[in-house]
Amino acid sequence: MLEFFSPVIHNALRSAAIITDKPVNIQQPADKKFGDFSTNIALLAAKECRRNPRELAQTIIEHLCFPADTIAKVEVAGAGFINFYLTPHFIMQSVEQVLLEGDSYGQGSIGEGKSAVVEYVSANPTGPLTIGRGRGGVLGDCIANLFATQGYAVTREYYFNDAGRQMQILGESVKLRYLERCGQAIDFPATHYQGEYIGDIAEEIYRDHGTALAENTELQMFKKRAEEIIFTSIRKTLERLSIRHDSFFNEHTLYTPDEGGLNANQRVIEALRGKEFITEYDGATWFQTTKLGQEKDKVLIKSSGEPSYRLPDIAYHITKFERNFSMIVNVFGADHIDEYPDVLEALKILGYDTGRIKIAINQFVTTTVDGQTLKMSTRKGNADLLDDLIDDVGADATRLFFIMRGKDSHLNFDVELAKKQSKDNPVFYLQYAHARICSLLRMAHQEIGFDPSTDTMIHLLQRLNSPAELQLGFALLDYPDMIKTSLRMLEPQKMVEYLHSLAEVFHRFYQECPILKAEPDIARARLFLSLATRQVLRNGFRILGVSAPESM
RNA sequence: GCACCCGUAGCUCAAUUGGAUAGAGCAUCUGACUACGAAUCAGAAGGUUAGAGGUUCGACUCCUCUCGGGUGCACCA
Repeated sequence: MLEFFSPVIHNALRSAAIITDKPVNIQQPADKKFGDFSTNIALLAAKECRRNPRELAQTIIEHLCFPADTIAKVEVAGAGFINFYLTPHFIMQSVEQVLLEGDSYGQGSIGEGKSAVVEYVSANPTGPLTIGRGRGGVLGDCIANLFATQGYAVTREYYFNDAGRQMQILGESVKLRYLERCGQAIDFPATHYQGEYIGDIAEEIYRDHGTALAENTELQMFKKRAEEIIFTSIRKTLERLSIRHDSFFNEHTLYTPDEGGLNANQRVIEALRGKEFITEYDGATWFQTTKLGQEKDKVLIKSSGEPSYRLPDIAYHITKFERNFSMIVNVFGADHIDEYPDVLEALKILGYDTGRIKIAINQFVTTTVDGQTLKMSTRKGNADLLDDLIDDVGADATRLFFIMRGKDSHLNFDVELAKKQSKDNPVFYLQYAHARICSLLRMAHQEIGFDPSTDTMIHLLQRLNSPAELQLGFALLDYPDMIKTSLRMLEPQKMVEYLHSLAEVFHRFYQECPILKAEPDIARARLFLSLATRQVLRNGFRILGVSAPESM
């Protein structure tokens, strides 16, 4: 709607000789009696114009010039708001637009010619995915979908490390279980991976090789096999939630030297040294964050000679700049909250435009079963598995529940609720609206021969003007704005809220307006309105990755 | 001790990022099926936005402090 109002208002400001650098905001008043849309430009500009806001608003109104039959009324209200009321014609024309654009309704072009990399999940292959990871995965997937709607070329990336100490321990854990399976007495350390899946992997190896590997002192084989099996299972779990990646970036590549004999990590050190942010003491190499006002320097290379995790992280982000992404989005859990400021600082020092980086951090998940809240814990491998949750409540509910709260809020996943088949369960409420429309259209085809694929009389929509119909039409018109808001905030939850209210408005319309029993033209008009609603529900569901059932 | 997130109706959460009378859903109460799906809808009730100051035309939102809950603070990732 900003595209519609902004030029008109700017023209009015110009012709009224009002000069301001304040942005023109278009907002939807909470209360409909303040109009369909409003702007606070007069309030913002009043001070620098040294004029009374209401009087300024009045002046602006006198210079407004809208296209014919779009705005029914404009008025000054409150302290100096300008409120706009749309005509029914405008609203119903927007509904026609929904039908004309179909699957592409809601798409925008601000990302045309730009690219975005969205990094999410990024779990190392040391064990099956936990519920907490699931939230970040779904969040990242939805954010990637949102970028795609605006024309961005999106790369969905998974960053992982299959070297390092954790993987070493994983290999040892598997080997020990294998030896145990071979009948040897073993001592399984508490520091090793306790989960049952370790035994399962050992069992698989035993099945293939019997006791032949018992004398083998090499860990490599166990590690490799464990990694393959675990990675396959991770991808299978993600696939169940329709989460797919285009690119798997192995941290390993940052350790291979280029023609100059240096690897990516070393190049970071040298570049930072050039900026005088590197120092050496206690046998280690440090990033001098004290120069940036922090309490302590941060280790980049440990005294053992190995890089700490921070260094490859910086090097990895540089590859994102080198790969020329116009937008760099990182999705991760609250446990990484201390990690990214240092990375950003380093990138800034090295001259990269960190404004292109956006961070989405999601808070943790607790599940409640029978009113009891259980805290998620990765430790014991006793529960908390994403797969178990999907088994329990299904993929649609899993996805929707993960994103139906703001990402900054701790998520309370009510397992009982997610399984419920009634209005209480937001998943069913949304999907029911869709199924109901499908059923209605089936019925319409049968009883009055309505066929949207051949019926071109969508201008009949202009016959509709009852409050329930206009309210529904207005909700449909709002959809493209909702996508933009959701994207700007990196918050798919906005979409969930929107779709919920759309379903609600549709049910009200359905309740109040007879469709098949109305006179023929009105019946068709209402069917078109229902069809448009179904289209928007579908488009929204696609972004959220939730299925749109024809019947339930 | 330091940093980040959160504190809003009995419960789970919103509030278009500084806008107008703080809104939904559960739960509670009252109504609507000889009906295109009642898996739904209409209505009632429910609040000192944790607390105290401050910034301004205007604060749930921004600043300071206090109190409570969560998370992270290694030469682990």
